[in-house]
Amino acid sequence: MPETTPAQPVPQITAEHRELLDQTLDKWSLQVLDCLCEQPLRFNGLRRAIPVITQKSLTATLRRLERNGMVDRVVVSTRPLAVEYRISSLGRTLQDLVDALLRWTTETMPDVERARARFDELP
Amino acid sequence: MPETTPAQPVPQITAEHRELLDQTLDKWSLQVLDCLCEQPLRFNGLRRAIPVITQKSLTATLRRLERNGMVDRVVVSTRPLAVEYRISSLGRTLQDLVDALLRWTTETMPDVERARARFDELP
DNA sequence: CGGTATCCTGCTGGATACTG
DNA sequence: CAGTATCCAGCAGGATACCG
Repeated sequence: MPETTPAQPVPQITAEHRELLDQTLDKWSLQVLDCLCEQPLRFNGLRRAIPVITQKSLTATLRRLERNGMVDRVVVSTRPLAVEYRISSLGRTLQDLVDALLRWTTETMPDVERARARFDELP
Repeated sequence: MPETTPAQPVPQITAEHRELLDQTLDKWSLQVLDCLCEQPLRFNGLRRAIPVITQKSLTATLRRLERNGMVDRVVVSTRPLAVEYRISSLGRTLQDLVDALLRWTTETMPDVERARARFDELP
């Protein structure tokens, strides 16, 4: 069926929802959430788990996730201080989705590579 | 349970998988896929459906999605030409995931807003 | 209609240094 | 240990103009 309906007002993703997705599924957030779903970790524990992330990006990512209620930041006032990050119950609601997403990439990657090869060798 | 295991090599998301997610779930791709899942659309049809997107971004998005095999580009050689974009079978495998993602944002948005309000009014 | 081409800017994210 | 502060480069994406 070709395009018939003219300018049908397609249900827009609102800026708000888009922003939440951006702050949740971006490069670092996804990996941080993935790590924290397995176990609580401290700042440098996370750095070790995701070696390529910079301090600045990790801080920013954790702040955003904390602000959105996805992770809890637990401060233990010892000397020196210990700060533990744990996935929140809200963050847990994402786990299945994230897993499904990662499974999807793994499963479709071969098809994607074939599609790319075909596309790239065109005139 | 506090952090016990030391530097456990957390299963990294590979750069390849990360790239695919970036090229699939980014701002514009998600909306384009969402539109095309409902019906095939032509270039300017898509522009009308997503009025805030620029020509350049739409072109780039469609090229990437096409290259990854997510959408099919069908050229009808009339004068002037018509080019129709349709979701591919590979792209269809994303539909449930995208829907689930959008449902998740809708469902959790209230909690997120409460979390943000709490976070923002801290000392 | 369905795009390229070009220029330009704002913002992300890296490197580096310092602190409670 | 767990960050903050600053500077800076690269590039994604917008505005604009033009083409088959």
